[in-house]
Amino acid sequence: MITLVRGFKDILPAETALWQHLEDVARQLFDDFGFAELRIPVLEQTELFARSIGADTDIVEKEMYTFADRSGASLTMRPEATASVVRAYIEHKLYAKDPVWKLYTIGPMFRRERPQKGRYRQFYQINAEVFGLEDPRADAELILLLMTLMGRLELSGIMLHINSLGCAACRPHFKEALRSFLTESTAELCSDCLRRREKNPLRIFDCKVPACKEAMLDAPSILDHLCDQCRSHFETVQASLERFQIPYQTNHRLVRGLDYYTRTAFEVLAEALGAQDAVAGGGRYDSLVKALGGPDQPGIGFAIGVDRLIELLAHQRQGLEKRPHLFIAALGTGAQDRAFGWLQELRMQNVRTEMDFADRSLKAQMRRANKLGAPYVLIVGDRELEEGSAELRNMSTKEQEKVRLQDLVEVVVNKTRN
RNA sequence: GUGGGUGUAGCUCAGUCGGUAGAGCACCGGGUUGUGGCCUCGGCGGUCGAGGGUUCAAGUCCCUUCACUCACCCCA
Repeated sequence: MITLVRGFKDILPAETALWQHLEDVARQLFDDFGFAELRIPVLEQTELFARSIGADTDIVEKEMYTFADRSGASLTMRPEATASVVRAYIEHKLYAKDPVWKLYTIGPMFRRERPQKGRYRQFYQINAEVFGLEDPRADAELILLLMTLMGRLELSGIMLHINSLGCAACRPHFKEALRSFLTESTAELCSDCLRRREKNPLRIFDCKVPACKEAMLDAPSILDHLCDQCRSHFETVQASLERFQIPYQTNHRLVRGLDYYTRTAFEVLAEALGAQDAVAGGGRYDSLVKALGGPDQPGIGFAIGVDRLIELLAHQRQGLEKRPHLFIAALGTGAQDRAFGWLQELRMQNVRTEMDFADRSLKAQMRRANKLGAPYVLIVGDRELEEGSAELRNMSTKEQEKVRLQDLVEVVVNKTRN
């Protein structure tokens, strides 16, 4: 048997109704907030990700699906979407038409990590990106959009964490402060964190090794080291969230694994998810567009982990599946033939109609109608055909009425519309 | 990449001391010659993850391997 590639999965019909529901709600919401859809490819030149995500992040170092195509060019299955969206913004000179763009995109991402609950090698994200707005209300608007989506999906048990990572002016000072705080801790830190201390000391906040956590207990907070502009920016973001009664926690330990983030960073965490508890994450990336060769335009965005969100919504699955409006139980070849005709005719009227092509016993066909959950069953055999009628059975009341064949489509359409 | 757990019917799982492979659900059919759910009876369905070893005999013991899964790492 040929099986799935490790870490990949099929999404079976029992689940796709929920996926469609989620996407419908998201698209409607983006529409309400003035976001337009952008569709981007799954393959990009490897260099795009190396330059945007950061060459020595885990993603770029060891998690990308990278291969040489026949021309020898190095291509990569996208591990995230922001880089591609930024590339498209720059490549098509969208900024020239209007510097401000609010875009969203939905699709699969690929990372070659060890699979576990909530982590797949092909996983799905809903991404939102805003370009050209430096105002902190843009940060708030985006978080508001995200939390509104969670609300519309009737999701509970989630918590919004926010932080500010500072900017090119103040973050270097904080990194230095953190390094000097940790100079005495060489014995306590794990090997990863010793490396991080040199390269990117902020990441030590993410470490779950108990000794490292302890060493970081009294670590300085970046929120105490922000420059005036960053502090005022962050305060406005918080004030906006409060204005719209969005519950949140500031979390000065929230860093984020991608190099391009500046200022506002945020995550939505869900307790029910276990170890992979981030449902969504994002932040501001004011220097990314320029770094990738575009104009000096600020950006901010987030990604929602759709697989994880679906996990949280799994209990909503029942009630979403589509059931036929009508099942036609036809007895004998004559009735089967007529039924086949009505099947198509009714479907043209948007009546979900099913029948059994096997011409089995009425009992078997009734069983199937019941299993499919059809509220009405049309019973027709030679007896009915002769008198030009059929029996229409209401499955919940068990009442049956005779319907003249020439009125059949009209009657059924009316019944099933209510 | 590193650990732990689990692999038996389509699904959920039993399987004792090593002695002929089981249940429930699902599916198909009978009980009702043309009426669903409940009940009842029957049927279909197995490379016991794979390979090797020990043994008269292996689902069961040993070795190897693969897959799934959870966790570390990292992230959505």
